[in-house]
Amino acid sequence: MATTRSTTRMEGAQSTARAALLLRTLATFGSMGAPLMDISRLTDLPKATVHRLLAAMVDERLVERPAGTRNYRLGPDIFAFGIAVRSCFDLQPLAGASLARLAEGTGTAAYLGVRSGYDMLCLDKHVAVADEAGLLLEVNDRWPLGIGSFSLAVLAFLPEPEIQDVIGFNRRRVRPEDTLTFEHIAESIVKTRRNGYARRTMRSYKGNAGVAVPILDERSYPIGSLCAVAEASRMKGGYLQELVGRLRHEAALIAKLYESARLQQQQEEKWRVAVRGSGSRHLLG
Amino acid sequence: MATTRSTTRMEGAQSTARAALLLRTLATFGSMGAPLMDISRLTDLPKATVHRLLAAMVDERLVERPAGTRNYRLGPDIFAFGIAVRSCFDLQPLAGASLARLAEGTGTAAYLGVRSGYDMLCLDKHVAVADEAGLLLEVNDRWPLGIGSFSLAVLAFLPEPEIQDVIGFNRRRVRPEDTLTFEHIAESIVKTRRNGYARRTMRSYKGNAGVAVPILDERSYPIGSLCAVAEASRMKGGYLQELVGRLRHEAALIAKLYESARLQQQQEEKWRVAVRGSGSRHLLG
DNA sequence: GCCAAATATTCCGTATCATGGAAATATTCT
DNA sequence: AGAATATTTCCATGATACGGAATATTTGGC
Repeated sequence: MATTRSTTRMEGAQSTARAALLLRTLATFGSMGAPLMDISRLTDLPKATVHRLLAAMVDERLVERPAGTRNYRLGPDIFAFGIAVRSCFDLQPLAGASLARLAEGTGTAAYLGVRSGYDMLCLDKHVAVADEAGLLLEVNDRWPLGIGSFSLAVLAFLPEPEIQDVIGFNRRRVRPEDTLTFEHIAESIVKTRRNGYARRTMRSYKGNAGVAVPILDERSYPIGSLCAVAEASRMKGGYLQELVGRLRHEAALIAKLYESARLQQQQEEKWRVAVRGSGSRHLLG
Repeated sequence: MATTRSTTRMEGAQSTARAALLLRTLATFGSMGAPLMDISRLTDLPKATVHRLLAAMVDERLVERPAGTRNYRLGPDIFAFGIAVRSCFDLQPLAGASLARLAEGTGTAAYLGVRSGYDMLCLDKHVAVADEAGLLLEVNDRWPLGIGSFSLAVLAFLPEPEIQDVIGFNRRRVRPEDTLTFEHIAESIVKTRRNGYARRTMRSYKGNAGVAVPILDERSYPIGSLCAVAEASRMKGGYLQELVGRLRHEAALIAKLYESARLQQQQEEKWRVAVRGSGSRHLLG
């Protein structure tokens, strides 16, 4: 067992798939990390296997054990690798203007979120509402995909098998009182897909409501979402339509910027690099 | 052959070590990525093996193939994972004040760099010199470890086996005209270690010179460096001492901030997470 | 401070899974 | 168009990951 490898396929790469599963799981615990046991349970992999793999990854600095704990968390090299390609993936610098336009133009709080493994991560916000106290979402908050309109806008537009993977993982992860969210998740997803936007009342928080649209890359894969939060009472009719329209507009704009950031860049390296044994064609830059 | 696995050990984890080696290699090519062949040559792994591993990693979204190319580069999930732990690894927000103090206080250009695999990456700068034209280093520049004082300050303080790994990798990577840098690398390292700072004239650039000190974590592992650049003619005697003193001071300060950022954080998750099957102790937050 | 429960780590015989040489395609260069 | 180079597929082989069970360590209750 543990045969159900919740991740895609396994042609010639069981251990790679498992390593990736572990990384994804660790990402879920952010800077806190998690003990072996939890990881083992969450991934359905035997303790011994998890231990062996994580130990190897610690050697490679892909994973580290925070001092004073016996936890595991993503390590320095993972962060360093991320930095190496941030110019093609970081939405934050591309979305600043959009957030400001959105919030100021509609009197809402506007948020930028990106997918991070099984979670949605809030990267940036621009607040233009009277009562900040009722706002739940903060920069750097991490939410399981499936909880909140913010993350629903991403979840609903993932490919079906990936949705199942995410739901399967998160349903085991959240507290009992939140599992009920997953009872109706299927219909929420259908509805979100049909509407093209996600809408849900922020649970139990001063009657605010949020609308969110996905940011889709060139292959229609959802990489993040834009969300606007306002008083639930206002969130209907023409105002709602207006909001959704603007969200879509800005999301498309961000997507366009993103796309061009990802094109083969004339990477201006000052120290040109060559790979021994090949011709001059390999002189980069 | 290919037995020389340039990475650490291999107890029960050959494929993990190889996967990590591939990630490190890809990081080296940044957002441009690299074709299979170069990766194969650089890592000394057979084409077929590299292909199989990379294909698996593409499935896991750890690696992607930029549209219109047949290259491989680090993928979206690597970036997402990095974000998940940026609060414990990102030096940039911790170093801003130091850079400003350094540059303004000494009339230099001050730089913050972090190690990213086999490279040094410039994360931030603060310029307080008259003639900006002579400055070579830019934010987001990527330099092979071993070239430039900036990166020497990190390289020299790595553990010996890792130094060998890095040098072995980079010596094959750089262009012929730069390999001579590696002829004398051993003595440069010794000298840097003895002095506690790295000093080299920026090659052929308007007579500027740089001094750099490492930023060491709690285990004396070099995670980045602080560098100050000024006219080569000034870079001696009392002024040099003054510079080095300030660099050290700020580096220690940043290290302290870094250390506290990495302590087990009371991660304030709004959506508490539980792992099924374990007691209440596992309710995080 | 001691004991019991929970968790982490090590061991090691087994068979599964990664391996990589060689052949078949696809692409690029002239 | 043909040659040269790079990428992808195939598959027989054995090296490598596997994971159950034993051992060691930590934690928490009292």
